[in-house]
Amino acid sequence: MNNLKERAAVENSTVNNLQRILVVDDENSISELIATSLRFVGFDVRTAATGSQALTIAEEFKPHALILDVMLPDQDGFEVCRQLRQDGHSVGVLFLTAKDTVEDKIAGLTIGGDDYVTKPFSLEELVARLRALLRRIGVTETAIDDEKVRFADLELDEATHEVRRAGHMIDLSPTEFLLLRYLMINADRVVSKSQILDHVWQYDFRGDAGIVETYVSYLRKKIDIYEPALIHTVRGVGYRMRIPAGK
Amino acid sequence: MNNLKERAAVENSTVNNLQRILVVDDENSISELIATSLRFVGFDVRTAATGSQALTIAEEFKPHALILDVMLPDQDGFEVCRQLRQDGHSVGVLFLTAKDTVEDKIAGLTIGGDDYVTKPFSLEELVARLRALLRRIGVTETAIDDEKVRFADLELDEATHEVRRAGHMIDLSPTEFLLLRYLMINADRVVSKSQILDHVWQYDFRGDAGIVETYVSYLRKKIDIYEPALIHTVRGVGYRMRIPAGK
DNA sequence: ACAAGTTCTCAGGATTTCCTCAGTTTCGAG
DNA sequence: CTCGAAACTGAGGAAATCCTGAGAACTTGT
Repeated sequence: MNNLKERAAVENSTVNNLQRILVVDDENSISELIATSLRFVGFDVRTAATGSQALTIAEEFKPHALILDVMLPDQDGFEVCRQLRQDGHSVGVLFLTAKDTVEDKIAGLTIGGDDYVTKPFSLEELVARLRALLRRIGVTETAIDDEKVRFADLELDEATHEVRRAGHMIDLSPTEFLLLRYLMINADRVVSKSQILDHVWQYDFRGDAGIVETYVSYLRKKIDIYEPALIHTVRGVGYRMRIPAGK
Repeated sequence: MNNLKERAAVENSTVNNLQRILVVDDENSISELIATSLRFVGFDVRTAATGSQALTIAEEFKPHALILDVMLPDQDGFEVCRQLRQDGHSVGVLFLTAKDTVEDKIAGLTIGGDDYVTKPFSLEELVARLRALLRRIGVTETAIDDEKVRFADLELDEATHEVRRAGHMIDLSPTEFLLLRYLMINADRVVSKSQILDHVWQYDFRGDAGIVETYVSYLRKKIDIYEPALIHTVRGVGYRMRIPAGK
């Protein structure tokens, strides 16, 4: 369950059994942001800045999924998608769209197991959606790839958006859900407030890291009313989810 | 019941036990839309853009059914259908027609187990009709292929379009019926408003996703007047049908 | 062409969520 | 033990999200 383990062995080789993701966006900062983040959680990532470049790279890279901005300099994302599929590639597509994209543009995007995420997004959400997509189109990472994240007596279900602790259902707001998920995925590791901010909040969030404290507080009141407490603060460093275990 | 499982194992091979569907339409976007959607729910799909092309492909693909636009560049859909059947193929046909096609043309189509759907259609409806057609012509997908969808004390009959909750007959409008069906098929999973829009509404719907809220409201007033409520909203995510079950 | 049923838009109101802020508490270095 | 920095938490206003009723626009059958 530890992301680090997944990525430890790999770097830039193309020949391995990681899932391959092609990120296509003309804004370099965006595609780099995504690429870095995806590599860190264990994907094999390539990037492209234009539609034609994407097609070329896809040719030999044979990605399992694309993250594709609908707004590209040469052709639009839908066209890229169509051409790709025509070549027989069975590939999932996660579209990126501006929030104010006209409704008819995004119509029909969720049809073939595809999905879309509006900019600005949070990395946690992007990754979660990507994983869900890969699951749907049948690219299963591991055998035990069900839709749940577990830690201790905590269980978080991505498909139903249910969270329970020791069997008790817990009702979380969307942000609380993302935060808990991030903490659980990084269980046993200390994550700093800025890391949390970068992953859970939208990338254009211009607020204080203090909001993380507020949300950790919210979470504690919902999940750590049960014993033992799982969310621990590491003063001066960040937070860490762990079982306080004997000693 | 989960579509995902059905298609997980398969990709582009022709040799498998999926039901084969040939989609014939000269508008590329339409045939792609249908193909993608059908593949996702577990069919083996090919597409053709003209009548003669359709005949050629059918020759070797031997589809169980065709989805056939009556308006084709070379010959009309009926002609294609006739020629196909002359060659001894026993194949079901689901015609696609513009809404204003003369009634006489499509009259009598349904005698052979065939059916027709008018453009623009909703994907849910198309798939439902296709399944019904395959059932009628005796191409049964799985053993558990009965014409009813059930969840909790809800029962939805595809053949008669009847819905009942705890035995009480419930009268639904066509759209309400499709929406309920979509929710039931995806029972226990959260479906977003965009997903619902893409699957339940006609593909050319250019409205706001807010209409989903309205229809959910309609449905609730018809089916959730009984206890317990089955349609739950997951704020910020979508809707979910579930039995509120203990705790 | 009328009536009934259906679809869709819209807007007010109820609720939930997000975020900021500030007073309080906790921690740990010295 | 004392003090300052870091963290916690409650309050509250702004914003987002959702619900629902009312009515306009459209369809259908008679």
